[in-house]
Amino acid sequence: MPRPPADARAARDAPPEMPAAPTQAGRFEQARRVQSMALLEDYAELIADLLATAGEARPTDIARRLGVTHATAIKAITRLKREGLATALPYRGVFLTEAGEHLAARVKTRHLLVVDLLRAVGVPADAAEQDAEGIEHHVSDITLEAFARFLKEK
Amino acid sequence: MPRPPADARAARDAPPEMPAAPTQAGRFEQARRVQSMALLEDYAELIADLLATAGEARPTDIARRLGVTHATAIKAITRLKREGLATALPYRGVFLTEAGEHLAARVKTRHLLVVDLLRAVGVPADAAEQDAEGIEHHVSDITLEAFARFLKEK
DNA sequence: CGCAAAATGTAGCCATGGCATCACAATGGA
DNA sequence: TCCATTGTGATGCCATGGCTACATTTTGCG
Ligand SMILES: [Mn+2]
Ligand SMILES: [Mn+2]
Ligand SMILES: [Mn+2]
Ligand SMILES: [Mn+2]
Repeated sequence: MPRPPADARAARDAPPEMPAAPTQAGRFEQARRVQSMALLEDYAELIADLLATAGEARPTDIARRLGVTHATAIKAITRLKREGLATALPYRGVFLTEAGEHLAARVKTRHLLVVDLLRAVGVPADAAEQDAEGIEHHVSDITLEAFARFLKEK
Repeated sequence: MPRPPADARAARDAPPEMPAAPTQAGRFEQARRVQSMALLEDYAELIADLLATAGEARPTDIARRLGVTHATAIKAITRLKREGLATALPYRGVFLTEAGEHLAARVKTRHLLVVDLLRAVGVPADAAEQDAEGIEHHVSDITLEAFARFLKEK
């Protein structure tokens, strides 16, 4: 029996939790869930920016801004459509649904707040811009509120 | 001609950059590179913890702590070995190489610092622990130094 | 006009990281 | 001792997100 060699076997179990489990496994699971949203968030934010700035969001522009090939961008756009975040008319560019616009707005606000927070604690501008691109996706609403309070009081 | 409808076409090009490009595409590329290390980092950190705490790191324990099946853990361990970060004797547990131990130490320090920083700016303990699990991987050395300075001066 | 260039879309390949399932190994306890 | 239980490992499946290569559509320009 592989039953642990009779040595230090730590505490176990924990009932099946649906929300964000406070256990270590639960934290990893939540981090994986969050990560699976990251790509959609970046696309939504970028598409909203292109629509607001250039009036249109074309696959090629999206791809260039993200540093991927257009084929990769088009596949991601397919996923955005499947998830109800975007629509696209063949050869006519990409648009955001209501849900997509809401997501984009939330993501943009969060992105800016994360950069501001990093700058506020002394992170150089370049590093703040770079790191925020990855960090943002893992900042929960609770944490975001804390960031906002911190910045206001500063 | 798909040449942009004669409308607002923003600035283009940028020579091929190898390090972390300051362009938007460069930031996304760097974020993707960082993300590809995240799994290895979490495994290294966890294995080091199990070795220090229980004296051994078994695939089943690793899997339980990460919230994945043992098959998933074993495949990740295969990648750790391939990357020169771990070794494993069949049915005898997993060990870290020098490189693996160095990575684990760096990752643990960074994890703790990220949690401390979040707490310092007012993030509740639970949210700090949760969000840090994903954020940590995107915190560069530059940013980490800024966090350390901020905490020291506080 | 008509056509070449650019954008778009499609297909197929690969690596990663989940999963379930099955077969084999190890071992503690009856 | 032996065997039921548990750990380990190997496969095979799927989804995601990169890529290249090729086909198709669009449209500005000569
Ligand atoms: Mn991002
Ligand atoms: Mn962003
Ligand atoms: Mn982590
Ligand atoms: Mn960690």
